[in-house]
Amino acid sequence: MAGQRTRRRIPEATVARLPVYLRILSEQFDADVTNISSEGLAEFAGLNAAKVRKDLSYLGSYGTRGVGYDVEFLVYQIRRELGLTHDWPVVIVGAGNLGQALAGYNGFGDRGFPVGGIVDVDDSKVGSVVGGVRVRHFDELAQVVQARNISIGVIATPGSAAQQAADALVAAGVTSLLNFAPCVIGVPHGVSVRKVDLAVELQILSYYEQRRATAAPVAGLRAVPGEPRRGATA
Amino acid sequence: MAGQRTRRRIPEATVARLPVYLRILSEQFDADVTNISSEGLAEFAGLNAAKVRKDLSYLGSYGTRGVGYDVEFLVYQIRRELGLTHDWPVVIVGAGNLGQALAGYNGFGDRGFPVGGIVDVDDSKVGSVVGGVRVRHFDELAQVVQARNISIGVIATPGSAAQQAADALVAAGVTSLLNFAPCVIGVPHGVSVRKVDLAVELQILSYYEQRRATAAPVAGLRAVPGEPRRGATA
DNA sequence: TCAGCTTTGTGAAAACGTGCACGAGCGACC
DNA sequence: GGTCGCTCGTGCACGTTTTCACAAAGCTGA
Repeated sequence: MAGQRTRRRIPEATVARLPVYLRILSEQFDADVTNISSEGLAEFAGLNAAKVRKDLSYLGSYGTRGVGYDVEFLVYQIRRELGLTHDWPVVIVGAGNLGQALAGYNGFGDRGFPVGGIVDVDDSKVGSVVGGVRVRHFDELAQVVQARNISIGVIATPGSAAQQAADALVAAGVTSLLNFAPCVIGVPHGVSVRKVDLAVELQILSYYEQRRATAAPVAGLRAVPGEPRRGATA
Repeated sequence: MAGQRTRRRIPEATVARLPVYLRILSEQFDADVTNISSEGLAEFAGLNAAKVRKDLSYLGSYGTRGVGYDVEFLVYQIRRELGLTHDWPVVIVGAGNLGQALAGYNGFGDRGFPVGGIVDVDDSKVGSVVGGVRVRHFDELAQVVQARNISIGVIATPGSAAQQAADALVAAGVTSLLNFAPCVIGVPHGVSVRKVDLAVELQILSYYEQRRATAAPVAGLRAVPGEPRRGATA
C-alpha cells in the first residue's frame, strides 16, 4: 500500500502498442542510440507523434522537454509495466503442425516466454522432442503447469478440442490463454484470452482486395478509405 | 455503374468480425441448422446481440423479423461481401520454421487461400517441398506471383529481411500483405498490411497477468476491469 | 382479421480512441 | 541571467465503435 505508485489504468489500445515501442527501443539501444524523440519513435512504429506521447504519458512523465526520452530508461519502464522483468514460461497444448512450429520457434524464448511444456492427447506423439522439450500426455497437464508455476497457456489444437483444452488449462491454474484454434472459447471471469486466427486475417485482406477490384474498375489502383492502418496487430 | 448496388462502406471493426460470423454460420449450416437469431449468433461469437444485428445490417436487411436469419443465405452474403466467392492463392516469402509450418497448415487452403508458391533466399532450401509446394528462389518471386495472378503475400522472414520481402512483393504486383515478422513495414498507399506478432500477443497477456498479481495482492483472484474481451481478433 | 409474441433494423446516446494545437519546461548559447 | 529553439504533456474536438431502446414487421393461433 505504501511503496507502489497509484495504479493508473492503461487503455487496451495503448497496452497493445507498448510491445511495439519496446521492440523498437530495444533495437535502438542495441544500436547505441541513447535518446529518442516521440517523433522518431512514431516514425519507426508507423504512428503519429501525439499518439506516442499520449501512450508513454500513461507510464508517467519520463520524457525530458526539449530533448526526448532516454532509451534505456524507457525500455526499463515499459518492461516493468508489461511485467517483463521475469520470464513467463508457457505451456503448449497440441503438438501437431502448429504446436511443433511454435515450440521450435525461437522468438518465444528469446522474448521471455520459454516453452515450459507441451502436451498432446496422441500417444504416438508423447515422448518425442520438439524444440528441445519432450511432449507429455495431456493428462499430465496439471502437473506440468504446477511444477513450473506456469500461468500462460497456448492452445494449438484443432477447433473441436479447443474448449476442452481451455477448460483443462484453467482447471490447472492457468490464467492467460493464447488461442490459435479457429473458434471462440469461453473462460471464467478473471482469465484473459487473446486469439490469433490466420484465416480471419486473410479474409480481412480479401475484403479489401475484392473492394479494390470492384470499387474502382475504371480508375485502376486507387487509395481506398478505411484501409487497415499499418501495424494493426492481431 | 448500373448493375452493382451502391457500395456502402463497412466499418473496419465490422469487417474484422464478419469472418467470425462466417465460420460460425458455416458450422451451423453443416449441422443442418437453417435459421439463427442475432441472439444465438451473438452467443457463439461471444458478443452481444445488438452488435451482431448492426454488423449484419451493413450487408443489407437480410433478416426476418420475428424469425431470425436464414443461415445459408447469410453465409452466401458474407462470402460475397468478403470476396470469398473464389480462391485467393497466396505466396509465402521465407521457408524457415514459420514458413514451413504455414505451408503445411491445411487451414489456409481449406478456407480458400491455397499456397500458390513459397520462396526463400537460401539455396539449400530451394527445391525442397513443403506442404506439397516446391520452394523456389526469392529471385523468381515476380514470376510466381504473375504466373498465378497472386495478390496476397505472406511475410515469414526474419525481421531484418521483412522490408526487402515487402518491397519485392509489392514490386511483383501483390497488393495485400500478411506480416509475421516482428517489425513494422512500410508500403505504398493502396497496399493493405495486416500484422501478426506472437511475441506481442504474449506480452499483452503478460501485462494483465502482472496486473492481476500486483493489483490485488490481498483479495486473491479478482475481476480486472479493462480486460481484453474474448475473441479479440487482430 | 386481430391480438399477442418474437425478433429485426436503426436512430440516438454513451464510451472510446485519435489527432490537433499549444502551454510548459528544459537545454544551449550568448 | 536572458533569450531562443526544441520537445514533452495534455485539454479539447473529432471520428469511430458500442450500447441502448423501441418502432416496425413477421408469424401463430383463434
